[in-house]
Amino acid sequence: MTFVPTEGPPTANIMLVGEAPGKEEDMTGRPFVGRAGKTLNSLLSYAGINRAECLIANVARERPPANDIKYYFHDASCTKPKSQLVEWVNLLKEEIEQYRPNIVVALGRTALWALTGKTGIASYRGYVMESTLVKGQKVLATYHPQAVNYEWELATTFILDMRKALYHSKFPQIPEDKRVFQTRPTLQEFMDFCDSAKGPVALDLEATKTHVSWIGLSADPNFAISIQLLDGKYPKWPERDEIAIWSAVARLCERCPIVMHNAVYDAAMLWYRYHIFPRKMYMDTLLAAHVVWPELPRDLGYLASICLDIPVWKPYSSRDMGLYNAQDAAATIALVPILEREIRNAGQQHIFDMEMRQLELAIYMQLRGIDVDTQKRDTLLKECDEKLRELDEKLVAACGREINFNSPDQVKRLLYVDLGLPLQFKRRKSKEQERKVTTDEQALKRLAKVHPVPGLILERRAVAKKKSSFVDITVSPEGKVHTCYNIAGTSFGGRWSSSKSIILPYGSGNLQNIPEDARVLYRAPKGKVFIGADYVQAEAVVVAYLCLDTVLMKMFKDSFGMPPSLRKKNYDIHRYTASIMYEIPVDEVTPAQRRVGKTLRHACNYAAGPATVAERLGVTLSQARALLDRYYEKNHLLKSWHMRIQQQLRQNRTLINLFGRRHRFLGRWGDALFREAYAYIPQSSVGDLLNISAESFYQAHGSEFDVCIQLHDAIYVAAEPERVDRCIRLMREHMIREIPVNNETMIIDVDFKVGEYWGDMEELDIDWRQ
DNA sequence: GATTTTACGTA
DNA sequence: CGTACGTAAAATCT
Repeated sequence: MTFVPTEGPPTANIMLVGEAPGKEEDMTGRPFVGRAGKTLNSLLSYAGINRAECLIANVARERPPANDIKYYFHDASCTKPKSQLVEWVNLLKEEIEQYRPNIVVALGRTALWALTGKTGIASYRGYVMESTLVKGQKVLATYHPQAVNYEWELATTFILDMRKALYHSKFPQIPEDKRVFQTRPTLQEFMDFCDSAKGPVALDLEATKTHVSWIGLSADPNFAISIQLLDGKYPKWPERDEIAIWSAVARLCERCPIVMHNAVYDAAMLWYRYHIFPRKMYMDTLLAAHVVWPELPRDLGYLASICLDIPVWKPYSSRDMGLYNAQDAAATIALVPILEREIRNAGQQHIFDMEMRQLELAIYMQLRGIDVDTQKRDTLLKECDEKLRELDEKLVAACGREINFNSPDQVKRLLYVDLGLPLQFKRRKSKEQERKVTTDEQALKRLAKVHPVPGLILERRAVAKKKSSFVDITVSPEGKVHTCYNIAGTSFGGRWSSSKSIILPYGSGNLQNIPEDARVLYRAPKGKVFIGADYVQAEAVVVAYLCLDTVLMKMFKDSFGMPPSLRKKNYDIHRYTASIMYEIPVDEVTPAQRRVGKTLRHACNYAAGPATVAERLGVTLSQARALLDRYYEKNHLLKSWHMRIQQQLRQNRTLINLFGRRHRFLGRWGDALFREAYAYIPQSSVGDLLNISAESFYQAHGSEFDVCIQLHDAIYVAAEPERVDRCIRLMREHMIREIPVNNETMIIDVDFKVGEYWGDMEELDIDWRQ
């Protein structure tokens, strides 16, 4: 093995430290000349750093067998070095002391460990630290270039970290932290802060499962106050004092604009437990970050690392909760001017304002909850158990022994060893990936054709999934389930996501993936009915307008406002698609041909491949290829829309949806990136449309009607039976919107259904034309 | 006990 | 080689 020495000018201000030499480094005797080196060079140039002006080193100086750094450690977690590595770390120490660069950049976890003794590159990257190896030496860690090669999304973070390193290379000092954190205030001091704070105030809560344990406040990045309310389960203050504390918080929330990081949690908690709601929500830094950097992580620690120049504080969470809480508040208020500038520069003020307006609705919907029919749940649970027992009996008879069918390992052994069925492999994302044996649905479906057991396993899985995820749910003492709607939950933006509520952890958590047959458990409040309103063919309409497919656009326009029965009879786009494909009149299209049309339209809008189409239609690969070719031949507008999207990506990797929401696509250049991009505008625009409509309906009529459920392109509202007609009319007023696209005006129609139970609703056949 | 993998539900 | 999500249970790591 070749010894690879440190190279570069002795007067360099920046020293880059990697992990160990690889194959090319070993051959040439120079650091970072292989694939990782190429990536490093291009990333450095994006950051405005000239590699030739940097010292470049590695922690280990010889290539380890199989390029595995573990070779130089006693333990798998790479914290106990063998003597060889200890020697090299000492060599690195001597070199740093000799050259004294203004900053040492640790590339990856091994360099981070060698220079600072820390483990966990994701927690420490982007923060300026003092080296423990060389006292007084400034260090900044980031990902290893090879990690960026594997996960291309890390490139942006790497470049931002390098720009910070470039700034810090101008001087050797570690910035002095002059911030003051008051974590043991007296009652009077805390109240004085609440009553005298000026301007926007950041508020951050720490909580046990149910109660607030610390309140952190900051109006100035250099000062934060944090007061403890709970020590374990014991109150820190007499009841009278705690009331005084919350009254002070209430006065503050009345008087001052409030800033939070994730108000969907903090503001919901404040309202639910203490009936405090900030009168003026100035900024949710999570939403602000979502609007300007939807493609990047958004946790406070990450945002601070790329926007601010403060020391890392997240590790305090396990040591000093008060200090942690205070620093959260200080970091939050420090982010405000930076995010304001970013929003302005990106021209995203209207998108930010829109997301801020949605906070109240999202919080309301979380706390409101959905009623559950617990008797139905119990009946369904029994049915599931019954079915599972039957299936298990059959399976034991067929397999000769008991098996845990939830365990992929055991099912693999059963199918491919005991039964000797042909191995099925997972579809790979790229040819370089290793082929992996799978027992997923597709594999079992294929195997079901040659053996009865895979089919039984599939049946069993479906029932087990239904039971564990959707039927076996706990309800609140009020008999309800709750979900947390996350406005910043999707990296695309526009759509909300839905997850388990921390405040009211009842039900299945995500309420946006309840299957049809489990929806029968959910009911409108007693004496009310659900009204479901869903956008008709929403994404397909958007795609038609983006393609400027005038025939389809005319079909959507002509059928607008029609009763669904008439639309289905005369303006069925899937039957139309089939008639074009098979070159036959629309009324001669058979149901089978219609299905082909429907599947192909959906698949082609988002550039699915022949394998998927073959799978979906149950045809051979070559038949699927022929169908796809025919579809694209008849729909050349779709292809040219796809090409236009690629063109836009080439320009600046940025797409803008129908409401002006921006998204940058940072992934590796290729088909996968294109497919993400094709999906972006339709998906995010429909999400924005629904949320804009739901919010405006809530603002106008939220006191009369309850907005209960959000399903990406549909909302469910509860109303008294005698007010259904009025509610439907008002919902339609808010949901029908004219949206400009390509010099045309797009309108997406809305269908309605009504019922006491979510799973049992009747479609209304209303004619909205004059 | 925390994190990752496998599998699968929705729009 | 549709996209976007979140969760349960098993597997794996520490």
